[in-house]
Amino acid sequence: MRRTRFAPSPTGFIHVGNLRTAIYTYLIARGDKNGKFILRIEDTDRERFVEGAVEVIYETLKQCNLTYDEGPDVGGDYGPYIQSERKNSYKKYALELVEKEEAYYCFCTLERLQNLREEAQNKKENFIYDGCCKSLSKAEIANKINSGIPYVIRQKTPEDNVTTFKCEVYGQISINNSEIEDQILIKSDGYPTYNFANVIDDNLMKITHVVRGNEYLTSTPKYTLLYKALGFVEPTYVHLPHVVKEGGKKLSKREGDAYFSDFVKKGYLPTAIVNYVALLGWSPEGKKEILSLSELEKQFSIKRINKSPAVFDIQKLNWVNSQYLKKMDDIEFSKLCLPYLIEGGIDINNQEWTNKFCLLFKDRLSSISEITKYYQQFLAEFILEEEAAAFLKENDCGEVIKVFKGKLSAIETWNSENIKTALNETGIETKVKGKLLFMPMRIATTGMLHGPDLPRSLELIDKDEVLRRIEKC
RNA sequence: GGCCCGUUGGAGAAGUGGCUUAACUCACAUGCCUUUCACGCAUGCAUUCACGGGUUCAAAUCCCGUACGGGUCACCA
Repeated sequence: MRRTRFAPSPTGFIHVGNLRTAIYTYLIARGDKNGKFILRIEDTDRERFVEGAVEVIYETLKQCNLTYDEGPDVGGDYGPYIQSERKNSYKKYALELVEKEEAYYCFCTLERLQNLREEAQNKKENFIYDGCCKSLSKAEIANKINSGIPYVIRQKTPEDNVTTFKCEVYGQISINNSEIEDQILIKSDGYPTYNFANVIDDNLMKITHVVRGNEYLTSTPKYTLLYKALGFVEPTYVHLPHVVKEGGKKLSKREGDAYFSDFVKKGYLPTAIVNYVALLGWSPEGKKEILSLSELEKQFSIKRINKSPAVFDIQKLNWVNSQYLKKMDDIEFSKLCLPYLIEGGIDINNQEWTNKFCLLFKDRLSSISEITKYYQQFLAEFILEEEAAAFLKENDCGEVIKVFKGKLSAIETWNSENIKTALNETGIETKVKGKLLFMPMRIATTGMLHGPDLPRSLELIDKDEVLRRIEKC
């Protein structure tokens, strides 16, 4: 039975790459009928602690429908699921390794290590801990401990040979043991290092698949060595390629393209984001790419995960999101628009008007936040676009505009049907067709070359305002 | 710098020795549709798989080297 875990640090934000890890981790668990997806919070770094950050993680997973079977707020048989609450369970494993002579006490000071490191750097050599404390006698060790000298516990790395592990994505990888430092298991403050805690926790929680970014590829041999020394069964590793932006650069906080919440704020639907992000580094077998979470659950396979970094492409996200918006229920869609309208300072008191306004754009938006842009463009104020002005100049539009104006001013009940009639009659009367008919009318009333259905648009603007605009042309 | 990983069109990718004269999706271009725009539909867009060499009757697919990109080298997670 598969058991996977998503183990984020509570930093206050969920990075897009992190979200993808969560999605794949979830999908791998769901690929097994009895699989379990577990949330574990890795909060051992008190200095980086951020208020409310754990809640952000809960909230994000909820928004994305990545429901977990075990976790801090839902319980489970393998808790606690917050690492800081597990702090005391690690040291005994380290001591066990000391007992077996797989690990040893190290009393080297930070200064000594720092000096060695600098020395090595000056000689342009790689620094690896020299194992100075490895050969201390039992008496010496007892002595130092008793006199209160701080110590760490390090694992002994075998002196020769190579360590080999297998990753489901990258295949078999071997690293010379001479490259691997005697890693610290327990820090001088008594707490475990991240890698050590991870191995212990994953084992205690019976995790079968470890899914993480490929930045762990080079430290995985250390994990392998630990599993071996502890006599634990090694889990299946799934390392994921990075998500980057064009040119291989990292997604950045400053440019607002790094966090899940950035995209939600911009009006992308969580379901669409999940769908799109799942496509970064993995591809479905068929040609259908719009896939709900349950469809992803059925189709996902580790085999189809790619090795090379994936570029986050906002254009494709736009397309995916627009597909979801189009499929959405009208009422639900309008509701989603409201916060953006309010933020844009748009009066939403007239419910009927607001509804019509929102639906006018339902099939045209790539993200909901764009709706205010459209409002500014052609409802709030009349701005004649450059290209539109050029069109008026290059074509003979005067007659059409004049007739259209007459038809509009004759309308008694200002609604889209009557406006459409006025529009049709203008065509009949002037005998103008196609572009030359529509464009002058569109430009004279909205100032733009492109836009949503004209009658439905004009209905939402005052009759007087529309006539005033035509006057100007 | 050592070690590890990667490199198929603008982007996501399929492809694991012959079925590939390299799928599919986004973007882009053109056309059709709608008396406009958008939607939708159709067509086009890599003679070639970073480069060089090798193995083979046959290579994007296997091997070696080079270049470029990324990761990693903490008492951080």
